Amino acid sequence: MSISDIIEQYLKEILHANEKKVIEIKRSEIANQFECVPSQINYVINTRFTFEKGYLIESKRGGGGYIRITRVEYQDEFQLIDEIIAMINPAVSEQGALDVLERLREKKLINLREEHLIISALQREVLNLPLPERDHLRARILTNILTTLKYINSKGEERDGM
Amino acid sequence: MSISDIIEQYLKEILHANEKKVIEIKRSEIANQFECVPSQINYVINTRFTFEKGYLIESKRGGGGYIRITRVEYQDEFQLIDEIIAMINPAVSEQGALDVLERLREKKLINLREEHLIISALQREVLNLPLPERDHLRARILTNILTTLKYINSKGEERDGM
DNA sequence: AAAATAAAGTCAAATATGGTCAAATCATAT
DNA sequence: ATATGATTTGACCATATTTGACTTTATTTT
Repeated sequence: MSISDIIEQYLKEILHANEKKVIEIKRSEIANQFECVPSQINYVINTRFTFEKGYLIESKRGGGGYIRITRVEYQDEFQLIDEIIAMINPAVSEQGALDVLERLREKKLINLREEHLIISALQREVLNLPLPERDHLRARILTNILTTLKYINSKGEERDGM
Repeated sequence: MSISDIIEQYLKEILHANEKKVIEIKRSEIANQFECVPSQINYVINTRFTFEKGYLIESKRGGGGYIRITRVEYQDEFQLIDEIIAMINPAVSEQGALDVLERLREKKLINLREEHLIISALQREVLNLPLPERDHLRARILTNILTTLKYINSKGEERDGM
């Protein structure tokens, strides 16, 4: 068993223990505790606590910094979102984006209000770049929004009566 | 949690408590109270009580000096949004946008989920243009979103339990 | 009016975190 | 034995916070 395995175990233990869905660690502390270099913690996190494996990572640098690991459950909707992301990249027209959003709403992944807000970020006149850069930019923005959608859902954040 | 966070909390508590829209502090006193150097108070104010977040800072040096923090209020949501639109144009940094969104959420014009979604459309790496065009683009997108927000609100559309 | 005193402001250095990336090493499968 | 992938390590980077020396301004004292 490698150190990475041991650190993984340790983190999962405290994470899965007593209903806790989230832990906050200090990278340097853990590194110290297991007598390894700090970047090893990143390695463990990058290989064992990925989103696909059901974990959400957030962090902050500087004084009072931390790494937060949140346990999340996989949702069927992820697959749909991933498919859409694949579909719209590397470029998508405004109409294409509109279609996608309509579909997401049918599937109840977003509500009408959110659909309006998202569209506002994707319109031709707003992005205002020559083609084909504009369609690339739109794809990047929408991809980022969709990715966030996955994460938000995972965090079990307020769904606002949807 | 860093000292800066604690001082921020403390100030917001007394500021938001009992309808007060304004507080006056003595920098050296607060510094004393939290056992930090006086300039740390400036740091807290500069990073946590920005104009974009809806705070107004005034101060006076010398004997009887003070720092006054005012929570800026608007009569209605339209005015607030218009004010923000004016503020962020023709360009806004990512931090400026974050501050503005935090404020909109405090004012319950958007919820946390919407805040995340909107941020996804404004991030540096996503917009991916050289400055200053990037900040211009961000301002255009956010302006369009805010305009939509005004419209949605006035339509009395589903607010999703907000 | 000048000097002393009492604030607050600025700015850069020091410190405290975490992130990235690639080279070195180790383990495993063929 | 060698190729391949996983792990370990460290140099360098990015960011947030803390600290303090120096500056500016207002008031009070002489």
